[in-house]
Amino acid sequence: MTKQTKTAIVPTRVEDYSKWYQQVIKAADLAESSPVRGCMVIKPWGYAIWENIMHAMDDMFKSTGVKNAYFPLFIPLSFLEKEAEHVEGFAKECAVVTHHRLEKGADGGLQPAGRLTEPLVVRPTSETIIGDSFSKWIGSYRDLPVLINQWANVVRWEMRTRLFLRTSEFLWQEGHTAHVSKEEALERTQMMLDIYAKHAEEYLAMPVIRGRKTASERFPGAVDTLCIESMMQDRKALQAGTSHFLGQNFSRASGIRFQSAKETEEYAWTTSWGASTRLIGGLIMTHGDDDGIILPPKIASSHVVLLPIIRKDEDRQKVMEYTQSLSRELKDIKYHNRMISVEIDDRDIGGARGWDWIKKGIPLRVEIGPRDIADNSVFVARRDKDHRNKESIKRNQFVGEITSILDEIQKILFDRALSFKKEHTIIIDDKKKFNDYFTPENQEKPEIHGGFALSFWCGSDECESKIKEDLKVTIRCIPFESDTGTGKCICCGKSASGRVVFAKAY
RNA sequence: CGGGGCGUGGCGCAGCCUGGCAGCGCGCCUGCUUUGGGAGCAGGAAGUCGGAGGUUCAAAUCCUCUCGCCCCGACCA
Repeated sequence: MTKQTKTAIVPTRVEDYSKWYQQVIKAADLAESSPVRGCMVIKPWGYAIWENIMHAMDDMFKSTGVKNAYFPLFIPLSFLEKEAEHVEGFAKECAVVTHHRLEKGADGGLQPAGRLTEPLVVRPTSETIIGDSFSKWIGSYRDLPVLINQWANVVRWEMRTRLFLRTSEFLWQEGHTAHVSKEEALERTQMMLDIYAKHAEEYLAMPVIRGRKTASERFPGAVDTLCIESMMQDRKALQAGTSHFLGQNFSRASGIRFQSAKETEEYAWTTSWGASTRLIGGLIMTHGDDDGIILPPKIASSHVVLLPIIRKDEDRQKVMEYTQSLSRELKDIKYHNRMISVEIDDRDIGGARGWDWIKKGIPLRVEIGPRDIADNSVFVARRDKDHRNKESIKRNQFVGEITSILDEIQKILFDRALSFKKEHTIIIDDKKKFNDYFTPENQEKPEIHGGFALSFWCGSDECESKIKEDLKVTIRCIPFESDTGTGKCICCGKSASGRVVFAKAY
């Protein structure tokens, strides 16, 4: 033990939050940047999280009647032009395919050839191409509702990218539904938001605030955008899912018409809703500590790592056999909608081995040495507790209790995140206090500060954008569970009803 | 895209100002000794310094261009 740093991750969250974020992703082996600008490689330990997120969400969607399908990556340029606001919103960040062939150029390199008559846009979102299908699928009110989801990649050519939080290409699901009535579409919009909230809280252990976006933050082309917002440990807000009520905007644009029971021709009412790999970024920043990430058991890449401790060569066989049989026994246990996932790490690298798994955030580490075997027990460490805090448990007791131990970790992570959010969510009615709350003491190198402010807002674009300009603070949402009292707008002082959530955001 | 910073083995960095054999810590590989908390000793592999061009006897170092990353803005899931 020549050199021992205090923490496994350098710098710590307090020292430099955004560096910490990059380091922790590297240390946990989740992802890395790629040769392609703004695009990332998601490594197995990170991708497994996404698989678990997908699995859980997919089940939830399907339980409400949604079916999966798949639509093209490429969208004809003319499709995207159909909805005015939509074009406006996405045009600047679209990747465009203009050629379909490569030829040897004069300099020996390859160059594009075969110009397309109509350029193809790499989907930034699929309302228009899916709308085209819907227009063909739907003829009568008896065809409705259509409830479709696709798991896909999309591309948005972002200026500034960060692993998981904002990459040029990202993975997500996008749901698209069409309904006979406005009420039904509104109900679906709310239903899917509630699913996101439930998924975030029950699986990601990430407490969220449900609410509605202001007009300026709305999805381009939507009538109403609902969202869930969660608080990261630097107290900034992360939008973790959105659900849009599109009214008849897109059905008009795409010609999604049906004949009603009253024999009239009507435009369908549509919705769309999405959640992305950004959730993994949220997960990292909600639970991670200065020793690495902490994975909530329900979506953890793996639940438990077995660490055989072999002191003498003659112990090896006995220890490995005990480890293998314990692994088999654990893998046979069902934990929520999957089986317990077990890793065995028998590398002979001393204590560094345990630290590797701490950094990777695995919920349980189990050391198995001759002493444990003699005692028919295991030595268990939990990622939600201090790394020195380990406990000897009888083997059969551990096997019997592992699911409840995991559930307990899941709950502790949620409770911890919830009290953090509560601690940094405050009611502010005084303008100076509001300014101070969102102004760091050290302007050069801002410390972690602020949080969520619940304040009154008069509803004007002017006040919203002034606050954004002055403090880089935006209205994250108009929460559903808002106090309905009246007060004075935090910006202009005019009377306002209902508090909104102000915060700095990712 | 505007302002600033940075690209040197897998990771973190020094060297650059003042050109002269490419270094350090961690990691990795081999052997021995160790082993309940990021092991010790010995040996070893791995980088032509983001890329291209230029200046020079000589370039990681100076100049030009370019690509990428990070931070701050504008934009956004």
